[in-house]
Amino acid sequence: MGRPSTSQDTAGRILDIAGQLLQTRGYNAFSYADIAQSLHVTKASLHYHFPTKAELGKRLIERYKYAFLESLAEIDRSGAGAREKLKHYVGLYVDVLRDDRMCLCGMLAAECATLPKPMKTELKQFFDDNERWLVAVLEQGRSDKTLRFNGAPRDVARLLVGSLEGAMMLARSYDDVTRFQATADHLLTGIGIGN
Amino acid sequence: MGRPSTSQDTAGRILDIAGQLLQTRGYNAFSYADIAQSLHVTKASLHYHFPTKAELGKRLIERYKYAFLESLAEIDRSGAGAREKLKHYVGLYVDVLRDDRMCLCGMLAAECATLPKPMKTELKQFFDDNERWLVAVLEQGRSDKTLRFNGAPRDVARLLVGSLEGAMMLARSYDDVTRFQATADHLLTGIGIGN
DNA sequence: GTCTATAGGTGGATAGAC
DNA sequence: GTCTATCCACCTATAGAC
Repeated sequence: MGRPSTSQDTAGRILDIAGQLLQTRGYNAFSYADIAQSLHVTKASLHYHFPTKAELGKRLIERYKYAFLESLAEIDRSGAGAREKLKHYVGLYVDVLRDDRMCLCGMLAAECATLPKPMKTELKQFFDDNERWLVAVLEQGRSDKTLRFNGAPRDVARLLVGSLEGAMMLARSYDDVTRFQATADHLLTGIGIGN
Repeated sequence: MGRPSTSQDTAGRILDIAGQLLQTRGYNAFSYADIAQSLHVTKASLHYHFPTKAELGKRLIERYKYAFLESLAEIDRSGAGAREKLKHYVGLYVDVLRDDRMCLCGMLAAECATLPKPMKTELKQFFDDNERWLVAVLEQGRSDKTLRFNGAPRDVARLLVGSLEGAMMLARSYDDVTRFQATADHLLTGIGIGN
């Protein structure tokens, strides 16, 4: 989930650079000019591929969500237990952070009041998808007794997503990945994961 | 901690409006023009009180931090137990959220890569102050047995700050304060707070 | 302290040649 | 598909009158 696989076509390269900018600076703090400079093309060329910034933003979320869900599907295919699945889930966040990025959707969540509606819709879908996947893992772990936690899986899933996004944000402010790791470990311990 | 007490002088009114804009839209998504329109003055007048936006931003953090610390001091003066102190602490976040705002420093944490250095320094101080206060409360609760939790108070304090900021961000994306409340309650339960 | 006026730069976006 | 050239709105910031 860190850097996207070096893409082939121009549209893909634009998304790569735009994504890196969005995840480090935020949606309102990067411009077509930034992308153009990085990609050695003109701004006009970018508008051929993505007519508006709102469209570019929407496509960025779609791509990020797709890649994230693909990672989750791969975790499922690994046949790991609930505890290991959660650890892998946290690992996805760590990968992003190690690449000096914030989660694309966590960043947008902060800026949500300034986003065009299509982006807001996609954004919620990302978090809903994460919640859905986590709920399944939590239910699995509860029924096979590998996880123990209080309350509804849905609430715990929301706690996890929110806490991981927040911890990520703070870790970035301090430029200290270990800060995230410590919080994530503590969180998982609370759900009955030792080490 | 929600809306600042209706201020007297112009500088204070500027900070009120700028703060509201910063907490809803983000530092990179509001301008002197926005403040000027809201306050019915010209942009030039604003520059008399705050020469640069970086200076304005720094002063905003300072004021927010001061008010927050004042609220924490008041909680201390109340003589409440550790459990009640934590509940009041969460209450401060709820107040901000009910005012349709993000925590000023949580918002800036997301944008940290684009902030001038003086603002970044102030930002960290805010989180350090919060951590310090929480550590004291956690130690108090652990020693008088009103709280029980695993690990170092420092790590739990960081977990709390990060998780509350993250939950706040997501609650705002969904425009649903109850989402924050549920997560906060769950968090406190994990530290041994029933209801 | 607040105003008008303006500078100098950047934002997203388009027209039209190649 | 990429370019040059350009539009217009907006940005932060300053000079100087009142």
